[in-house]
Amino acid sequence: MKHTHGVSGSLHELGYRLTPQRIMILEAVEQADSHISADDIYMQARSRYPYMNISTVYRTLELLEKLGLVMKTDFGEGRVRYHPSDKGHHHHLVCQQCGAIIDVDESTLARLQDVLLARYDFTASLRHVAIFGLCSNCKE
Amino acid sequence: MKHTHGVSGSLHELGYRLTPQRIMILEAVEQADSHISADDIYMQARSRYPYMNISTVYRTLELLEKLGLVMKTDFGEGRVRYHPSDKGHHHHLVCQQCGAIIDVDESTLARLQDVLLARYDFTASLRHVAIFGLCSNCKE
DNA sequence: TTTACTGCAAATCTTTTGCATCAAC
DNA sequence: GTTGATGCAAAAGATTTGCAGTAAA
Repeated sequence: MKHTHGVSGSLHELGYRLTPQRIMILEAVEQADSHISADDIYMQARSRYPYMNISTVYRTLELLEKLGLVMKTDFGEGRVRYHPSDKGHHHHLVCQQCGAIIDVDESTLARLQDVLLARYDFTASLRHVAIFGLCSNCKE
Repeated sequence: MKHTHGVSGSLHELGYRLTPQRIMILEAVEQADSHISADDIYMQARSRYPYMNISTVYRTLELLEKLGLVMKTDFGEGRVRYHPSDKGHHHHLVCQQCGAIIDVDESTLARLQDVLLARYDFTASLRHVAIFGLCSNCKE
């Protein structure tokens, strides 16, 4: 079984077993256009392998998160979404009206991070932050 | 039944019925030291009135939020917390290690709000934001 | 062969909902 | 007396867990 690149390579190098289920989950996360939910991953994998189980998806995502390979972001939807860490850090503006998600580059929040450290001695983990509000279309 | 001040007064003025259950819920939210969960409110009210129902708590909180009387904040605990709007807006630094919550005043995030508006034409609702990271004690 | 991983089913936890009854107005 | 609010029970939806069987190493 090939597992030489990207997240699956990392998994293998870290001494974890590389099962077909894990590979499918990894591919789903890596190939997703944007942030993907556990259920999205499950549906997608199950279309290829009908015995795929939602528990396996959750357990794998938990492992990947623990290893720092994927990031979890809460968009306030009542469910959490995942994103590979190596795709870079950015932030999200979530329109509360239409649900649009606008990506914001990391530099925009860099100053805030500095201020929080200086003023509160708090090391903010601003890798994936969701900020809620209204987009230009919806504010009229 | 007295309902002349604060949030309960507002509720009444807006034409909603002021039931004992609503009053207990309002008191719980107003008197809470910090942000309170639906279940906290339920437990507290039930100790006074054993027939209090969790559905009523959720329905009341939904109403209060719709009316802008309370705010909802997601601290990433898998449940949401509430806070009266008239206690002012502020933000929260949540330590992912020890769970400490540090309050941050509104001005700290004011510049960010301006930047998001200027750069993305996005009106951020930064009234209650939770930022995760490590507090000074835990970062060592 | 060993033991980590999976599948299954059931449990958990928060929040929501339908509906008949009740009480604030 | 009206109609909105409550209580109850059940449902919904996301996530977790125990356990026995299975397969990656």
